[in-house]
Amino acid sequence: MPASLKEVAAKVGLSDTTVSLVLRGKGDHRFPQATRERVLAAARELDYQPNAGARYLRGQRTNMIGFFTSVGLATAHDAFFSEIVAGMRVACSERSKKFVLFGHYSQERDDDAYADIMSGQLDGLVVLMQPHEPLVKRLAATSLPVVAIADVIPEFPSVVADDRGGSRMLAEYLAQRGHRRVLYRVHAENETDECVSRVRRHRAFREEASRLGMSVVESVAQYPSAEEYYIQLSSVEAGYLAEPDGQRPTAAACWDDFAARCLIAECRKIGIRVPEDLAVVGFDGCDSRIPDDATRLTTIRADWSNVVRTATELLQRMIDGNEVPMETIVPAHLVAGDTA
Amino acid sequence: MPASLKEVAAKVGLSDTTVSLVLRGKGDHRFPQATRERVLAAARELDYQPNAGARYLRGQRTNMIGFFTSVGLATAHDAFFSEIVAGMRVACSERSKKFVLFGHYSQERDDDAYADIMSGQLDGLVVLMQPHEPLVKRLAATSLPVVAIADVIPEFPSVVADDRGGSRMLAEYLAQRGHRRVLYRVHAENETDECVSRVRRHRAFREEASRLGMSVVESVAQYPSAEEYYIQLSSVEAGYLAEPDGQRPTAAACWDDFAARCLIAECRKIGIRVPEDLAVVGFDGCDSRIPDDATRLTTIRADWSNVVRTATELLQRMIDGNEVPMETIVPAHLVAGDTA
DNA sequence: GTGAAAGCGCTAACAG
DNA sequence: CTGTTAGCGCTTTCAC
Repeated sequence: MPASLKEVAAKVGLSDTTVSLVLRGKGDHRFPQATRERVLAAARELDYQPNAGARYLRGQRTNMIGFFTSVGLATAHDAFFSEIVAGMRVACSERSKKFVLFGHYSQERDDDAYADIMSGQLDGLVVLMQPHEPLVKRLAATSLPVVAIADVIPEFPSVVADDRGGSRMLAEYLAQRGHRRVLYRVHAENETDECVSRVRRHRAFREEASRLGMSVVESVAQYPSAEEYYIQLSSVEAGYLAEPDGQRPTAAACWDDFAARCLIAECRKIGIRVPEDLAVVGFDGCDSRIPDDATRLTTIRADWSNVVRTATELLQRMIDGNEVPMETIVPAHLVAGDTA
Repeated sequence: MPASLKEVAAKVGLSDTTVSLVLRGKGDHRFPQATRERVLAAARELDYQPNAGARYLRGQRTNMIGFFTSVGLATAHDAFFSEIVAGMRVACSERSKKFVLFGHYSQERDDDAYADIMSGQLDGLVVLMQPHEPLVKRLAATSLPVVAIADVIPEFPSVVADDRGGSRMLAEYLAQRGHRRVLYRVHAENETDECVSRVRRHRAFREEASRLGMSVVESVAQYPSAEEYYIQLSSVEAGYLAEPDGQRPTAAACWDDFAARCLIAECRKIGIRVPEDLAVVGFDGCDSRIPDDATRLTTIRADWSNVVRTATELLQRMIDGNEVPMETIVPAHLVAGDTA
């Protein structure tokens, strides 16, 4: 157990008040140089570190920011998760906040998650959740400042990547390169909520593609299990790709990079050349740093570290009692690779 | 601000003591069913959540575990970091601990890191650091339970992957496949401390290779900058690879997977086929899940999630005041891929 | 069966 | 310039 304020005070023969004031630089003008130095010296000698718990009890600020996500751990390996967490860490560090990482509670244990989050230790929370999760309502009923990222949650100010703009860029890119029939690979979970990032990507792509005179067929990217971290080719997709020239899609857009990567691998297996036979584009840009002979994916780079930095900034403003916009869209840009 | 114990007590017209006892299930035999139910109901209604700070102040347990690493953020993208963090998260969750993620302090700001860590909130800390960093001594002078991972730190109980065993397996694997001359790609930072994982890998490989009659030449994998996340071919390496058959190394072992991936990419660029002209092996196994047409690297899979789980377990034992072994080695195994 | 009182380490209001 | 007092929310000892 580290030294307490009282011990430091005892050592220099002053009261806790004085020591507290001096140590926080609050009494810089009230106390003589000599006193301040004695206090500082004693604190250093005893390796005094203020007890954050006690300080909070008094002051109502913990300087802790939390991040909660309900997404499973299967995806914890991927670059997206890594970018988000690393970004949060940096953003917190820049603001001298401690960073508490929540998550990995099974669905039934919403209570545990809620209890952990609410046990009075956080100044604010950044969440990555689906808008319909029950926990959302519970958190919203609270006075805890919360900011959502990646998917919009109507209850909270949300910071998202430019999903619609990105999709439009992709559609335009493909149209410009002469594609007329394109396959769109959607996420396995059906979802119709415009809040959700993948829905925005999907709809915006479909609309822009139509506008540009491309026809769009759709398929579902089915994640088989948490262990087998890979998406097979569906029979629907196999069907489309087996159609004769003139009917076969010449391009495929995928809701995220991972689905795109898997599609490319599956194509190669069955002798479909990418991009010659099928152009493939993704969405994310997270894995652009994979350092090897892998094909460079044509994709939208969403700047996740910027998303979390912005989210943290908004959170701070909320903590300070200020108004913030309910939806903030962080620009994304197209990265032309080898696959389309 | 959530409801306090006192408010719950006021609501049911009982004392805080009673409420506290009931809510923690401590008075299950002393209080009648009716009382307990009234308390529970009131707590639920007010959405009472115990204040962890206050509880700690009294009880000296925060149920928070920290993770600190001093490694830069350039590598934050990589699978290693991601596995460690996700593993810590799961391990903490399993033990109902909160997980605080430290790191990203510039070297000069050791004080900030130390202050953050020591502000009296952690039950224990897992660190990923180099043994000679100044912060090590400061933490060691403390009564805070600390466990090191990946690299051994003599001051703390350490949990590491089987670096030596892994390297021996790789040497044996290459020898069995007929290689006689092999290049070992070491990490840029020179280091001689046997505590350090990459030193163990290097030495064990060199020794086992010699024992098996292979000759070993060495080169340095120079990371050019934090931004350019890639390792070029050095002139030394280019020289080795340009030597005539019979002198040229036929295999390259790299201190980690990343260095191996980059080497492979560089080889392809200059027309050296992998594995035909040069067999390449790595060490880590973190990126085995990259889902695309990328070459599957032959490497040692170090089970990092197991490492962190073990570390967390030891930490708990230390927190509970028990003795723990100073060095724990978690088994690793060879994964045969396409590159050797 | 239940409650009063003390104290964890800190800060803020108010005296001197 | 410095100290006293009170209290943040909780648990624990002891008394009723």
